[in-house]
Amino acid sequence: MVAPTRSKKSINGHGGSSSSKRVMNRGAWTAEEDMKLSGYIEIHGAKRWKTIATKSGLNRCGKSCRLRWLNYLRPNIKRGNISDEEEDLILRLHRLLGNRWSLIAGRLPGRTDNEIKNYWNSYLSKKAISGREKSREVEPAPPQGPAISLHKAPENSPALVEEEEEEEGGSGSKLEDGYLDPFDMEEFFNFSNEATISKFLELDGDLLMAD
DNA sequence: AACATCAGCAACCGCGTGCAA
DNA sequence: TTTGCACGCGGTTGCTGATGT
Repeated sequence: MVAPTRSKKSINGHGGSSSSKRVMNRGAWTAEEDMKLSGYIEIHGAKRWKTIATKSGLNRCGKSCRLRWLNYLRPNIKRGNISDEEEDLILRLHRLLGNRWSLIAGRLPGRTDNEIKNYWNSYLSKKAISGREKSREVEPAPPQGPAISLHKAPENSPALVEEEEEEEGGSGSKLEDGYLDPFDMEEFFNFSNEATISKFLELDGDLLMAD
């Protein structure tokens, strides 16, 4: 919908490192900056972003360079046109993982955490909510929701919030309820283990069917 | 036509973690 | 053990274009 490079954006926004002596470029990236950055990374590699930021001649902070590279410039990036399969996968992974966007993105080759996060916030969250409401109409108290509590759970994760809301004063864990017994948590978070994830998604699919 | 509101998304910020000195 | 740097992540902001009034 919107062109990848935006024509204009406020440069003197809030916060930021205003204390630094040098005023950094902020806001939308220009095609020229993109070329500089990708050219530099092509030669020197994508490491030490602070150095990249200074040596490439870009008047940007390292963080900004990293974000631009990861989300737009790096090779094999897929943009837009999220397929039904991908959407379904995002929904299911979000059900399981909550707002762990980087983990979810890791399961979708070519997609970035930022894109998935935006897609979720602007579209899928509503879809997920309406879907849940629908299922509640049919079945008032379904035993659904994220079945796992994470080692490092994101605060305000919808998944976990939901878990708290639905767990009326209960101190028992979902694991004790038994839905995820077949899984080894350590193994699950080892995302190099294709079989485990597939197994997980398979089971989640079964749960959805049962809803 | 002019204005208001909404939706989509790029980019920024703060914080946590890992690691080397 | 402590400290400082680099990096990665998730939440949030704010601009742009679309749509509604």
